[in-house]
Amino acid sequence: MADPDRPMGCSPGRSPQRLIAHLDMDAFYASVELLRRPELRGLPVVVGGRRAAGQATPEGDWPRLRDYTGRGVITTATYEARAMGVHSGMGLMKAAALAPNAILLPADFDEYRRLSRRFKAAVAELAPVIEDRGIDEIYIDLSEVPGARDAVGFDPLGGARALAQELKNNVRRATGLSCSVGLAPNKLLAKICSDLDKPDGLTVVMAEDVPSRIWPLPVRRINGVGPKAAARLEALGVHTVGELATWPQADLVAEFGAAHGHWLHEAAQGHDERPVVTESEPVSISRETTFERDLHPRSDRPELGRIFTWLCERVAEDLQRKGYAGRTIGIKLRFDDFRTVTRDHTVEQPTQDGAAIREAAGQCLKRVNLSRRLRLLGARVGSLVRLGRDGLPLAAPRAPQAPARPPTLASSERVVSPTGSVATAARRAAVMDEQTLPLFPEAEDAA
DNA sequence: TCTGGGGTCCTAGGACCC
DNA sequence: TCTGGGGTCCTAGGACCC
Repeated sequence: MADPDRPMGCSPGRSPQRLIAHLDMDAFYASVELLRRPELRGLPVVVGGRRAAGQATPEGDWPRLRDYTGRGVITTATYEARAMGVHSGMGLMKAAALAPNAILLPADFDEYRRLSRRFKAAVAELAPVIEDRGIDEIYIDLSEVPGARDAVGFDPLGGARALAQELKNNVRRATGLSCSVGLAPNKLLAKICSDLDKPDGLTVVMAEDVPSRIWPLPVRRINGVGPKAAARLEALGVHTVGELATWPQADLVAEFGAAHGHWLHEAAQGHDERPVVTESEPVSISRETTFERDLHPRSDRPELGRIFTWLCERVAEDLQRKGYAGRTIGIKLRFDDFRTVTRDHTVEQPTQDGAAIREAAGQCLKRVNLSRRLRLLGARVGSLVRLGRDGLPLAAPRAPQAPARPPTLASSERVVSPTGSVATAARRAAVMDEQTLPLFPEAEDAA
């Protein structure tokens, strides 16, 4: 497939050498907290938990990890806390055993988003081709940035490195925060090498450096090789990227299937042609919550019903605020044994209406065996379309398959608005009639 | 005392159409 | 009457990422 963005003058069939940066903010959430609490610098600090206090007592005591009880995981840990074995994703109770005196702060996502916008704007001043990879990291295509292009191929330690250093300086000026940058011919290598010298690192890896710099690393460092794939490779005697690189592609395909096998083979060679994608549309919007204690579908029915309705309304609110509607309404349940099930249901017209979402989600819930306690409940809307000011989809959703039912509704039926449209009221009433035994009937009252 | 919340992408089977 | 292949949509689960 030809790359439409290929610069003029490059021979067809062979991609031009690109210069890609991956920029990763160092311990982002924790670093943001230290910006406004400089007295905590140098101490082990973790961000996480739902009920952490977030401020010192009048006596100047900060909440400690050992005082926390309940569910939750570490979102970020400062490097001082990481030195004690604590890392993100770790359960708070387990972390408390390792670092009881670490200071625990609650997450403040509004503030993180504010600084996220700032650091991205600071990068955009110098290099505008940016791919968003979440709140704390981005890819940057530097290929066309003046001064960088000339550096490709013959002076990676000169112009390109100087430009990356400028990016870091700009980010620090704008936010007071440090970041680590990886510089490479593609996203795969840039991502790996931004992690090689954290924090405040700047690492350059060119194609010819792959054997010496990349092959000694564990396969897990490849973005896309997770715990499962790593374990399977381990079982095959493959621990490092270099060992993976010795495998013939055919053997990897036989072992992992065509798509995954081919990708693993390319990744081990340091090959990656994915472009830096500057714009994308969301595929789904969801809300979920883990309960403080597991709830029983029967004895805790009223509470579950309220939570279920609340989640659907939050999703509807998110859709309305962002200007989307969706046709596929889904639910997610996690049982006390951590087993997760999902159900979804596609409706005829995209909706962003909380009541309509709640109804479809209720239909989904009927198809789940509810004999165990639940620890998590979630609601999701997918197959999104962006809505214009008139409340109609900007790009019409794909027409549903030829209906196997009488065409009772006009094809021009409006999208269900937040207030609910006349056209859908009859259908909604029909759905209600089918609900001989609503699973969480109390929710209807609470709503 | 296990294991958050927000996402994306892939696979695979069945329905349905041409 | 039987056999069939390709394409798309829908659904469920799972791997993975930040």
